[in-house]
Amino acid sequence: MANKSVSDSVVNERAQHFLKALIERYIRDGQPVGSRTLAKDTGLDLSPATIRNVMADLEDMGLVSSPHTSAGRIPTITGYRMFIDSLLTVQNLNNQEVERIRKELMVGGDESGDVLKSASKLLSGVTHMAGVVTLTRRDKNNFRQIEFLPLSDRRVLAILVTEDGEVHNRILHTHRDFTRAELDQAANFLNKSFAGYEMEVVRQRVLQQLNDARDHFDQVMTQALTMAGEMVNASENKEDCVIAGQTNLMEFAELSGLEQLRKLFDAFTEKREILHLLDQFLDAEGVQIFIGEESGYQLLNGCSVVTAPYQVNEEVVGVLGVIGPTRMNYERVIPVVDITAKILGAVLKKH
Amino acid sequence: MANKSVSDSVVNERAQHFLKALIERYIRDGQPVGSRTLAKDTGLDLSPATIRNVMADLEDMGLVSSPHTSAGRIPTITGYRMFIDSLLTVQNLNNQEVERIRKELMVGGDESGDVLKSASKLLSGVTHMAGVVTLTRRDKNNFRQIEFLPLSDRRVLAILVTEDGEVHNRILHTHRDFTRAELDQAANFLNKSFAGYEMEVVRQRVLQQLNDARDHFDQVMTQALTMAGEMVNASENKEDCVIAGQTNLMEFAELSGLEQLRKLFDAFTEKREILHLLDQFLDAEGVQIFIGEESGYQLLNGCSVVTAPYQVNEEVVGVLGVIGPTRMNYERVIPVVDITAKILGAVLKKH
DNA sequence: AATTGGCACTCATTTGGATAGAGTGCTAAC
DNA sequence: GTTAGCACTCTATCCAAATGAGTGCCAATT
Repeated sequence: MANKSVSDSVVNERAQHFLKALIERYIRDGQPVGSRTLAKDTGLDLSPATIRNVMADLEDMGLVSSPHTSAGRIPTITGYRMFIDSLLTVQNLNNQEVERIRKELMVGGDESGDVLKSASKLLSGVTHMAGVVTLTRRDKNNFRQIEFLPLSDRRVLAILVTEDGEVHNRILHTHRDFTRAELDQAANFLNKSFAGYEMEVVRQRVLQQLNDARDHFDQVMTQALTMAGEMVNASENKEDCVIAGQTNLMEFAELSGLEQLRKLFDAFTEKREILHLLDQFLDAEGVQIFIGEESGYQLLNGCSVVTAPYQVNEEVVGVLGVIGPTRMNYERVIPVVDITAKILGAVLKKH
Repeated sequence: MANKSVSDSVVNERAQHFLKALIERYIRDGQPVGSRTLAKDTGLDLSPATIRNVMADLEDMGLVSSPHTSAGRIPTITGYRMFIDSLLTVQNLNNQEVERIRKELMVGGDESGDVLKSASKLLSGVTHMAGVVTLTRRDKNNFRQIEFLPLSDRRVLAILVTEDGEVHNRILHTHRDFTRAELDQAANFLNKSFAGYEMEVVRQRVLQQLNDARDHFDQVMTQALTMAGEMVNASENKEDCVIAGQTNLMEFAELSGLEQLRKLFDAFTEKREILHLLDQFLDAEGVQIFIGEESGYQLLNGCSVVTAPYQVNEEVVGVLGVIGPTRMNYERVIPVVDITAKILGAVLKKH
């Protein structure tokens, strides 16, 4: 019994070795790989017939499959999964490449948006796939200052500045015109009362004051509070998501089902879905790989997503990664995503 | 002599009639149209042989060409040109359709950006091609107000509001920290001095004051002026360009040269080139049609662009249109673009 | 017991006609 | 000026045969 199990595990080890070789080959050439090819590929000196036996086993285990009787084998999703989880040998990037990434991210300029753009361009450029970077608005984005400017026709321009220097603006409709003085007064009140508070706190206080004092409170103030409330609400669910290099995906034959490609592109311009997808990996540690089919996401059939969260000051603020065909060169893409996440965090740290 | 010339012109008129029928047919079916088909298509009761003679003439004139000996004829670029310039019979939209467009543009919300987005979505939706709307920043965008907020590390957030309620903000680097009071003082000065002036005037005055008084002028003020100058510069060359429905273009077989499609999509995400292209039509009156090849623009081979400038308060503020395959239904697209331009102008008028 | 060579078999891809069909150009007749 | 007829040209389609890559299985070998 013990013997059997040992023998089994030995077989499995070799089988895994073959699986690895097969997938690596398939990733390189994109074509079903047969026993003869595989025999040459692995270092071991075995005949095609032997390989065939092993491949039959792998097929039984559901790790590979053949498109038709007389073609080679291609990895299945579960095959990829095993490959990714335990067979992969990631090549570390050499210093030169790391430096190149660092340099490209440095140039971005001060605007944090620019850096994200650089990052996604970088990812897409290096991997020849689509690069994507998200920045999740952290909720600790505190209230700093608000200004109101009268426009014509009972409209007021409200400008809200948060502690970290982001500016939101919005046009508000009021039911009468306000003078400059009235608006300044309202703004002053809000600024004095709430400067430095968390957005959520501001929102709640505003609502509360609205309820407490609806009747006798100064009319301007009421309006102002409503405005501020609206503003804060609006500035809440805003997340950045910048994508680059979508068109790289057109090169890949396996995604060339036109309908497929189209849906993918629509999702890219819509962004919402992509954002939602990547947000799942916010809490994950390090590089995560996600094979499209695994989640029944029709959209991502034939695709894989390689992501890593990145953090500034110990805190995760976003996730970045690449989207490409499942048949991608993970051994190279993984370290690229990994390093980029680390460097992006570092670059953002010095604001 | 006179007889000959009259006879010639008669022939030409009929030839044009055939050209029109041929192009309309080709636009419908996308396939070379032969003499037999064309004979049935035109009202006139002529035999295919006659049609063949005329088609041979058309080919001599360079208006049509045949892909190979035994295929029908397809229009050449110059053929399209003649069709568009003088043969086209545009169908006016019925009231119902006009209403639909108006309604869809109304819902957009107040933000002018939203309306542009609706417009381009509308265009792409109705025509099943790519819709694009540009908004050229009109230079009469007057200075209204500026605010400075101190950030950490010698950085200052400047917020510039223009008369029509647009908000620009930017982080400026200074060579020392400023207090809140200093910044307020500077802002007050600028606001008093320049409120209501044209941006360009502001810019020049600022530069002038900088030169006049570089030595003895209050340090804060100098900084402030520089800031304002930078800001104004920055807010200048900003143009909006919103594109929708790019992926519609994937449907068209004639554009399906992957390389072609890819370049097109890259141009769409880059936007710069598209913007430049459309700006050419700012001064044109009414609907303009542009056939890709005509300008040697490799990018637009096989494409046509149908555009119209739109105006609010008698002044042209942008251009909108659709991009699609040269083989598109001009007779329908033209009125759609035309009406949309008019309605968009009207909708924007009431801010 | 694992490995191997041999062999029959399967199936996708390629190849090379042969054929049908669409359409033209030309000529002669109306 | 128009038309019918005819020869000719090309493309697209279909089919059959050949090719070749690869498998599965069995019997022989180590």
